[in-house]
Amino acid sequence: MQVLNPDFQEAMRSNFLFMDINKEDFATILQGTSVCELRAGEILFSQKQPATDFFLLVEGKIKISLLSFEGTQKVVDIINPGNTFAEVIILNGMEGYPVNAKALSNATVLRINAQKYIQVLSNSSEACLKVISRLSARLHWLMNEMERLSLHNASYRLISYLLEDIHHESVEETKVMLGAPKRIIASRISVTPETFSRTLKNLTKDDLIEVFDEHILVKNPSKLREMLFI
Amino acid sequence: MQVLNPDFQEAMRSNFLFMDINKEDFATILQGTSVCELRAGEILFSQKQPATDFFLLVEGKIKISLLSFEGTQKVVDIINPGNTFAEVIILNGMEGYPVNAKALSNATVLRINAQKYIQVLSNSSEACLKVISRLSARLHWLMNEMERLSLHNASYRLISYLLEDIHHESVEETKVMLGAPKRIIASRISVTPETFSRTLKNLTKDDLIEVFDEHILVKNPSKLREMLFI
DNA sequence: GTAATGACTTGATCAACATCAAGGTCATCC
DNA sequence: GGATGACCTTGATGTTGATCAAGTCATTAC
Repeated sequence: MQVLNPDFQEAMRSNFLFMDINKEDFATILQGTSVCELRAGEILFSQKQPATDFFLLVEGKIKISLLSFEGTQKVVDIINPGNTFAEVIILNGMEGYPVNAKALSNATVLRINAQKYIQVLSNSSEACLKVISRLSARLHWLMNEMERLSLHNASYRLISYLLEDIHHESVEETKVMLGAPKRIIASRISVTPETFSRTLKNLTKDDLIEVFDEHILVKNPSKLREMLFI
Repeated sequence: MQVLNPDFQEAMRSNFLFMDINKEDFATILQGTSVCELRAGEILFSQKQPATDFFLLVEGKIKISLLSFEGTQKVVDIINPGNTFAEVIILNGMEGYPVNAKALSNATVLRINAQKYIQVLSNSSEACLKVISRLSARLHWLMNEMERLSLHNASYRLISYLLEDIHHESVEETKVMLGAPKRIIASRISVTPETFSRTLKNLTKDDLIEVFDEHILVKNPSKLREMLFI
């Protein structure tokens, strides 16, 4: 039996659907897993074809599309590396793929046998619960992130970032360590380094924070909190 | 045995964790479910308290926070109506809550007995798989939505919206019905009606689309697609 | 008929940010 | 010691899109 490249195993392990599967069970799943190298434009599966596998994209881009009457093709999803696709179809026990999957670029995908995976989950409610837990946690995180990014302006997003990292109930001064170059944090909250710098300066001018090399001193947490009307 | 108000049952059913549970199983879960009315500021549970239930917020806002050494309180999450919380703790089988939950406003929450819920899932791998499937689908959707909203400017978001709704592979003209007032669609893609109107006009000027009352005629799908570098 | 309403458009103005360009500081390397 | 390169800051300028205000239709109300 051929063994899956450790890098690929790693890739699977870092996906929520496989993260918490125990060793033996994971080995079982690996038995049903193989690597597909796709050329740009190549079709991975198409509508109505029996749904026997789902997939984890390692590299490249995959387009999921739907063919309606008269050949109209609607793009349902574009898959990026690290994500699984068609797992929803599998988990719902559908007979055939209701969509088409086509490589938009050269791509590497792992083809995971549905039956093996389902077998593992079916036999281990523990694994199931863990997976549900992971997905649920990820959902919470994503919704938070979305909320933050939808905060209208740069100051708000910065403040929200600072408060997330400290958030006393108290009114005391607090250090926020920024364990990463400022430009990284800037991109995390979706502003340019320049704007980030200027925003920090503004908050400093208003005597709300003080900026150091390795950390930011939040001088007035409660006032900042007010600015977010939380 | 007291029966849970149908409205509340409805609320549960529209959450992914309960959506696909069959009738009997759902009844079992309901046996372990009760309503809590919280006053603003009231504490629902606190750190280290045994974790016997998780919750679905029906109305109000709940703050989830973490108490570290020396009384520093860090806000981990703000829960909004429709969402569950503490389910991750439960599903991971943790003994006690690692966080505090406090009502930020008057709030209505459903308290769901962990043991009952887990029992149901444990006995039905089918239900488990359905739940995983739902969560997974929701994740895909959210990630898509995030991507769209992170598209830098209004034209991009509008184009992305249009393409999502048609997306021929072909180059032919296509109608996109907009089954909702324009201002609704505008808010969907996070622009004001004014900007929406102007953006449509621009695309019309470039001969890419044509605007009608009930639909938009996309005259050059492939050119639009290029503009998104997909 | 006239008035009132609601959805959309259009124009003018303004604030927020990105971008471009030019320094400044600091650590590392030769 | 001087050169190099990362990272950050600062200033000038341009674009984008929100906001305010006014105007167009079409529909419904009186």
